[in-house]
Amino acid sequence: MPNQIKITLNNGKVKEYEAGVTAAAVLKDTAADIFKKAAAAQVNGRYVDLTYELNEDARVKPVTIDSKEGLDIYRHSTSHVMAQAVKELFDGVKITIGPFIEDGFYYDFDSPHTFTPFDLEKIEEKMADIIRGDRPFVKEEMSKEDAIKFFGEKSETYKQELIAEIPDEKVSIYRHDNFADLCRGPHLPSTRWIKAFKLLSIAGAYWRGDEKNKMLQRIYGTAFPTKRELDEYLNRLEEAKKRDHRKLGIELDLFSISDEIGSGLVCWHPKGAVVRGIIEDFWKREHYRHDYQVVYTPHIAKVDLWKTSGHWAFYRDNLYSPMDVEGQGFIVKPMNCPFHIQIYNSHLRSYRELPIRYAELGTVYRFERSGVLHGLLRVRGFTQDDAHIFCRPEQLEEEIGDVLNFTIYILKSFGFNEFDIYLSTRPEKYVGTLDKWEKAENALKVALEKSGLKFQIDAGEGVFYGPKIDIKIKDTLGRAWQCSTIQVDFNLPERFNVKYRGQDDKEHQPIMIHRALMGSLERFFGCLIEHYAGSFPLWLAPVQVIVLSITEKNEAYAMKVYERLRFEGVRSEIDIRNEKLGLKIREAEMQKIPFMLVVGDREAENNTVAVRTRIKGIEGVPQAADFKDFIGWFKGLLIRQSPAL
RNA sequence: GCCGACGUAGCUCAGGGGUAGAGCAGCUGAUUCGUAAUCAGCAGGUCGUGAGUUCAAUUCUCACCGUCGGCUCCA
Repeated sequence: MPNQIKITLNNGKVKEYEAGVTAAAVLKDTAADIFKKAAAAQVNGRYVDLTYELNEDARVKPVTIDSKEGLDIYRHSTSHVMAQAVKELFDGVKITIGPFIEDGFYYDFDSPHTFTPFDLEKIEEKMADIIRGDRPFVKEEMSKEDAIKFFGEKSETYKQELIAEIPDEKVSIYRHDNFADLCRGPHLPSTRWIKAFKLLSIAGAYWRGDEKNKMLQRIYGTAFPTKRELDEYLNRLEEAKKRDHRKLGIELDLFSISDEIGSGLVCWHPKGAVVRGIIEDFWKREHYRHDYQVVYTPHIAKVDLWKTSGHWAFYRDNLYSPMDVEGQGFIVKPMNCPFHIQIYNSHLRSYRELPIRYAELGTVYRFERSGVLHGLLRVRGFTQDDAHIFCRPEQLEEEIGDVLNFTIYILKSFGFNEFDIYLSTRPEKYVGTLDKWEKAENALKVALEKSGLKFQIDAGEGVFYGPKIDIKIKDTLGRAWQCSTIQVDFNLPERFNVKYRGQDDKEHQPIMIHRALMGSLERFFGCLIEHYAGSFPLWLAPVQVIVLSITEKNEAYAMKVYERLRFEGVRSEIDIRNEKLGLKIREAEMQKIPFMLVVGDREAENNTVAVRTRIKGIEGVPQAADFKDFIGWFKGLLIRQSPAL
């Protein structure tokens, strides 16, 4: 006689079933509509296949493909199908790992055949076949030895390696059709459930991410519950490409990086330079307000300085080679800190002076491997909005809190409201005492908690000289770039013998904080371009207003308007070419200029301008305004739209 | 640095062992125009660099440089 078991459903109700009932049956019975979207089930909090058999009382929840977890399972199953297709199409392929990722999945293969984009189409066709075949995914448990033997017969050496490292006695294997893969699961009930997928790209990837290992071939793909969602995603990728800062940088004539100068070295064109100038002015003003002192330091220094700082030993790979100056080696600077320390050390400091905050827009040069360079986001020469704070230990927490608030204020001023914050703690190799680390980590944590911001702890990811807070901004393709960083440093004060005279008339060592709010101006600008898709807000726009004449007859009046605008400090351009108005407007729109002032006979006669605006939703834009009124209105708007003046 | 793709006019791209193609931009001319492309003509290239194969290479091969997508790295 079969046992009855009590199943607690998602809605809290309890229902009895015969033991051995599958999760699928329960869900079908109790929530047929939701069951259609179920990818798997959750039994007592554990993710399981829908075919999972329930043998005792349990709580059962559906995992639908529109949930994060359901979609992950869905994509993971798609990656298995891809692996099968690849194995069937190409000989000698060894499978390795194929997980889901944020927007899709990948699978890494060790294959004698080099995959081409054309192969992706063939693989997609094969996958479609497999999916049509409606092959069920079947889970099988076996002992580790059996599994190693099983994969040994298939020459799947990577799988054998993985199994050997699993601590459990038993491992699970998922089969569908003639394909089998080591996998924890769960998976979709069958291949037929996969409705829309696309293979996206091929890339190299080291086995287990270690560059000492063999380079495998990775195929990236994505899958969605419906064709419509897949198309939407592909469209999003297309849209993202349009706001790529490298593309906009050319189109809007903001910056360039040329082969002749060298990779990773940026030229700021006039329009990019305008934006940079505004950022720098804003930065200086805010640093003055926050009680920092701005300094300037040289671009090169003796190798000995970098030996003292430790950079020579620790970051040799990222430093440019020394140049000989009268028999002494000098290198171009990779950082600003030793200079700021020299300024601090230029005379004896009293505890009364602390905290001392030196800030500098310091241009540094670091050697980056060619493969990592990326537009403005990863370069070899860049200007940090750097600062070093020297404080007494008891001031640390307050200083960190202030820096954190300052950072958030600056980022928000530029329209960034979403970022990822990480607190990185003590790594295996470190300098300084445990006590110091604990206090510093605690200071960072308390500051973060007080700020109310969400953050993650990256255990062991701190720099050897101290814990840090990193703030990352995402680019259009979802890649996160670290901009802001706040780092505590126990190392440099020691190495440079940084001291202050305490109230007790004894020498003490200050704690040093490195911080960059925007990180580097180059990277920040790149993120800014993408964030605004090139349509900068009024206060940052390289050109705020363009005057468009209708015919050559209006040239004189147009010039008068233009000259007045410039005199009033409005960043302006004029287009008096012998072209039609439609063309001039089109080009001004493409240049993303916020305001267009059209002037023809009517305007010239009455001293007015016809206002056309790129920015939608601005209140009270005068349509045909008396020119002087427009300037007044414009200036008012600019002030209202600029961060805290 | 590693894997792969790519490199043709200022930009976006087509082409292909036998004297190099388009659109846009540029220049000249016509047009004098009211809210996202007026028309015509002209000019523009060592086909990334270097070597090799060939009667002949921009095309095929190799190396290097660079860009892109990843990996690795990232003070």
